[in-house]
Amino acid sequence: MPQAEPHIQRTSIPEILTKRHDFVAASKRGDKGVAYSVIVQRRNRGDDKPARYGITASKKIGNAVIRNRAKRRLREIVRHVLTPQAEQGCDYVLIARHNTPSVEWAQLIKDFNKALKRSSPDDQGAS
RNA sequence: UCAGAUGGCUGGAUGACCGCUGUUUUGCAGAGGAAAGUCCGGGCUCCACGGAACCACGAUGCUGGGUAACGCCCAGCGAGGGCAACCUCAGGGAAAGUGCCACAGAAAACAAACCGCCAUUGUUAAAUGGUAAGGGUGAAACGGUGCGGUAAGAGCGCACCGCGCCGCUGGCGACAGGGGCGGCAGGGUAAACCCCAUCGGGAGCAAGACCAGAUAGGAACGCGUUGCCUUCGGGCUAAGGGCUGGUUUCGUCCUGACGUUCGGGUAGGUCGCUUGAGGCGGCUGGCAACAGUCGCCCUAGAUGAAUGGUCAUCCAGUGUUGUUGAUUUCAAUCUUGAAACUCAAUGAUGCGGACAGAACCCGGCUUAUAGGCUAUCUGACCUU
Repeated sequence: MPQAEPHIQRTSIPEILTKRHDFVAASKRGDKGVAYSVIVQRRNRGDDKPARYGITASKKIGNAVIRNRAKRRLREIVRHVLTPQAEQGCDYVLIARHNTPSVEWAQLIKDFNKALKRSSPDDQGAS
């Protein structure tokens, strides 16, 4: 059985999906926002192409069942919450934490907004 | 009714909104019994194609059957355990060889003798001889119990049991039953080496194939490159190398092989990819595993990896609490009141469904698993 990539998971429709080096770039050169149940990394690519997103659920948070549920919930977050406010030319990487699968849905949305705000240095001055 | 044994099934339901993957696109389909561990056995693919012998290595290990095959399954046998249903067992060979057997004990395996017992000698102490029943040690001490026998003893003799050898009967067989002979061959350990029998090429779907793109399909240097013929394409021959554990041999294939340095790529797409030792049902054969046959069905194919997210209602289960009825106790009385905890019905409300997510496909094994349903059997008690 081939060893599964421990860190990086899938990306999907509203914007485009990404490859491994995009994830690495987002973590090394992007801005990071941490909240109770989710972490957001945001990297401005500097072009005007559509925004993209990726999801990471490492083995740290649990087995395959736990990680899949975390990924599915974060994917829904992208559809409903990120899409309306995503900026062009940006890559967003959502990292699941140990309580991502279990926290209340409303709390998860709140945490994501908080993390997204903290990862956006432009917005900090405005608000 | 209680306690227990062995199997089988199941693994929450419905709806709303918003989504994902595939496809034959107003539609239809879409995780498990273990999808898991990757421990065995196969299919499939590649390693250019093979035969034989020997060796090495690994696996298995009572018998018969089932199967494509197995280390799996079924039916038996033997040995242990349980009152029983039933459970457990790497269950071939220790008179082929080697090794090991701690501590204790006189002695742990070509045998011997610490205490003891008996005889003789000796005042005693003890010495010499006989003996292996008794004591003690240990997981285990040259078979056990009893009777006879003897100086004391001993398979020294006898009976039964055990053991070995040879017939007989039953069974395909493991084996079982019974008979005769032999006074007894002689410890354990083979999940120690080993011996015997049987089986076994290697790597794996990131196998492998195709397409596109590309500075790719290599380049440079060193070493090596038999002889003959030639129409200059090559042919014959020699030598070298390959044929997947090793060696040898037969056969066969190739013409280069090796070393150093430099360069490129490091996983885009399509196929492989789901119709298969396939499911379900009936009938037939078989104790069964399973096989045969007929009918019906098509049932996930993702690839940063789909099969979902959120909410509501309900159903198991469970906690708290209210009402009603039954039961018991107490008070007073002929019908009421109070309390208790158990049972049943019903209402409110909270918690709440385990283990776990396909990655080429099958057959098994192992491990994880809340709760529920169900069949057969065993023991005890009660009633009739």
